[in-house]
Amino acid sequence: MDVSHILDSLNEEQRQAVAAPSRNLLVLAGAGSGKTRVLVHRIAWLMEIERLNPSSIMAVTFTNKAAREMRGRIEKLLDLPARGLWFGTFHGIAHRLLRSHWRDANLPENFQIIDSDDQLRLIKRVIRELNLDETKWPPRQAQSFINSNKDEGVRAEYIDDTSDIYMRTMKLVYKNYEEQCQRSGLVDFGELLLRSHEVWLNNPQLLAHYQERFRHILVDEFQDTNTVQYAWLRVLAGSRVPLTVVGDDDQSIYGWRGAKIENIQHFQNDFADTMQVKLERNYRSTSTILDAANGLIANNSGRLGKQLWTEENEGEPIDLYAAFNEQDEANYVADCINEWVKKGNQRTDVAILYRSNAQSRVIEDAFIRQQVPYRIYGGLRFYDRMEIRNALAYIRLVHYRHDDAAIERVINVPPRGIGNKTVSDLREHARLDSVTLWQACNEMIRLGSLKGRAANAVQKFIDLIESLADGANDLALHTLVEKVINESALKDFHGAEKGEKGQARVENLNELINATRDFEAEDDEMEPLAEFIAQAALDAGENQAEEHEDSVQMMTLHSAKGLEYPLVFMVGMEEGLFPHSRSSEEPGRIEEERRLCYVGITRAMEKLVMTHAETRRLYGQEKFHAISQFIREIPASLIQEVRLRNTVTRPVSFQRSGIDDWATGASSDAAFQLGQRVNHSLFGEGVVLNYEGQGPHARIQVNFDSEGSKWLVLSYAKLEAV
DNA sequence: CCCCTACTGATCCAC
DNA sequence: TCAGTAGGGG
Repeated sequence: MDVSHILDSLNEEQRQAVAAPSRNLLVLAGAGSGKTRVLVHRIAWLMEIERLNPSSIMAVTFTNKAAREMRGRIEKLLDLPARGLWFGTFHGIAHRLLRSHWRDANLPENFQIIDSDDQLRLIKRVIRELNLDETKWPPRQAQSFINSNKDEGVRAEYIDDTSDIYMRTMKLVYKNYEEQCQRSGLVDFGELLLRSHEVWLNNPQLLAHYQERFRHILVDEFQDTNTVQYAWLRVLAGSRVPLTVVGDDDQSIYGWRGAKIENIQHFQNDFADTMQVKLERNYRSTSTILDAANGLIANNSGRLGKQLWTEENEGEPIDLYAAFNEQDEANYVADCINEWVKKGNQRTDVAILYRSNAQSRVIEDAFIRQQVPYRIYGGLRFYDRMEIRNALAYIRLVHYRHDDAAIERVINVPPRGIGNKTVSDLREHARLDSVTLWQACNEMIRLGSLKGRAANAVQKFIDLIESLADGANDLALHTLVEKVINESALKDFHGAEKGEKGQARVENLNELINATRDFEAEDDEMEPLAEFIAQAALDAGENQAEEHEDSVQMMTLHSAKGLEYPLVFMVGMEEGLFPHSRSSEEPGRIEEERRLCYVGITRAMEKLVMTHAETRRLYGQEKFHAISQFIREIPASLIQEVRLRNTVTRPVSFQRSGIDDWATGASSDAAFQLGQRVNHSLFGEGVVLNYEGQGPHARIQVNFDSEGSKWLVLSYAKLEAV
């Protein structure tokens, strides 16, 4: 067997991973070390050398995008369609399983997936039905309670509610929500995983069937798996299906979303006979950038341990710019980019990374002023748009009348005279009779328990849905969707919104019709309509618009994971911003922030620029921020401090110590400490809240007992310590 | 039902 | 500060 096409283009470590014996394998893949390539070649190896049937290989990713990309690359490598391979996200695969075994899963045959928006509506409804005060028990909080418990594999019945009113209430909401979902055949994201896991646990023969079938399972981004996903894999793999997991503990940045870094840390203990391969050679960045990343991440504890290296040369030092404030910071970035473009470079090769979305505004302003074209990653994705979600709700109802989440959404959209009162009557009826809202609509009309106008309106709604559904099976998908959008009057409704908005919404609705026209059904066991609906729920679509102009890419550090850019700016490198103030509580959170910083640094290929602002307006208040501790953790020799006109290189530690002292209020020329009581000849006594600036321009904020808070120029204020 | 005002609260986000 | 939303009045 000729293996050259699989192994030739790989380095020694990659080859080891790809050609490892077919047993448990942990690949620790550093940033830019060719992770996807190893995964793709390993699959090819298993198929061609180990002679595994494609349908006996399962490859799991976290995003649909990653799954699509990998599938494409395999097809390219093998030069044939990867038919039969079980390829997809955890949720997609779980959905597929539940669909095949809906009876074992105790679900209706056409159960529907709800997203977090639908989920929130349902939870709101449950809270209202329980007569709980929504202000005391915010639905969002209940939602995250439910989801994090599902992520941990904990059902309502197992929640310990002894003594605590909070736990008691949350458990009650969780339990009622579960019942509500079960009654209307709705399954949320967490439920997909939890339920399919339970199906295996409860059906040994079914589990055995899959263990028989799968000869190898591969998992990407293993450091991002949560408790249920890990348990799911463990059950499925048992002791007979070998697992290849690929990941990087240093890039685990989703702990807040339930990911457990321990999963990758303990993998070798939990899965017998695991071989480990480290991919440490980096093909992306200069050695300066890698040394910075290595130096930073060395401050974390409990690492599996990796040291990135490259054969590339040093490249340029890392620039550090201390901006006066956030506007100055933004202008500096804009200037740098204009400079970069003037040298003949592309703007698409530049990324601005920030910790939180709110930071983008000031930068956008500067870019607009300086005419730097930019694009923001993230934001509303296609299937998250209101008009699209409304249209989908109608489509869902055409397919499955008992989808309560869909009815809740569109029963009065566009407005048709079914007011709050009527809807709550319907809910009440549904609750008392343990039926779905659709059944409640029909029953209440039949029983005549709705009065004239309301009865009419509800009847019209029922008729509308039925007429949309009439003959739906004979229509091409896009024809049906077009019909739904027109006859539900959604197009007119959204088109009537004022400003550009209406027009944009109509365009999006048309785009939805186009999307269904292009939609290719893949699963022949499923109606195309059902498949389209499931796909829309599980894949929110690309979150970026078309690529027109040559523009700078702006995004959060989180969404930068997996991407690379020749020139990278990391802005807002300040304590409180990054690391974020909310993560200083537990030590584990600060390590995750550090990993996030590591992810940011390793996005840069040629040049990295870090900036911080000495003062920044945050939540309406001008605040002083100390420079981020992460800057200090990068070897000083790699950093070059920059001033706008003249570039000076000087010891970083020197400059920084001054700033650090200033931040804590311990600087020698600042005679006052934060929190100290002072006296002013005019305003009386007060407490020092904040400082800004240095030297003769330094200002001080004092909260006076009688006058409230004021900013004073320190050198004029003549303050006395009390 | 719609618009205006008052109030709240504020990382990161795939499925 | 400002964006998003809940509730009241028209």
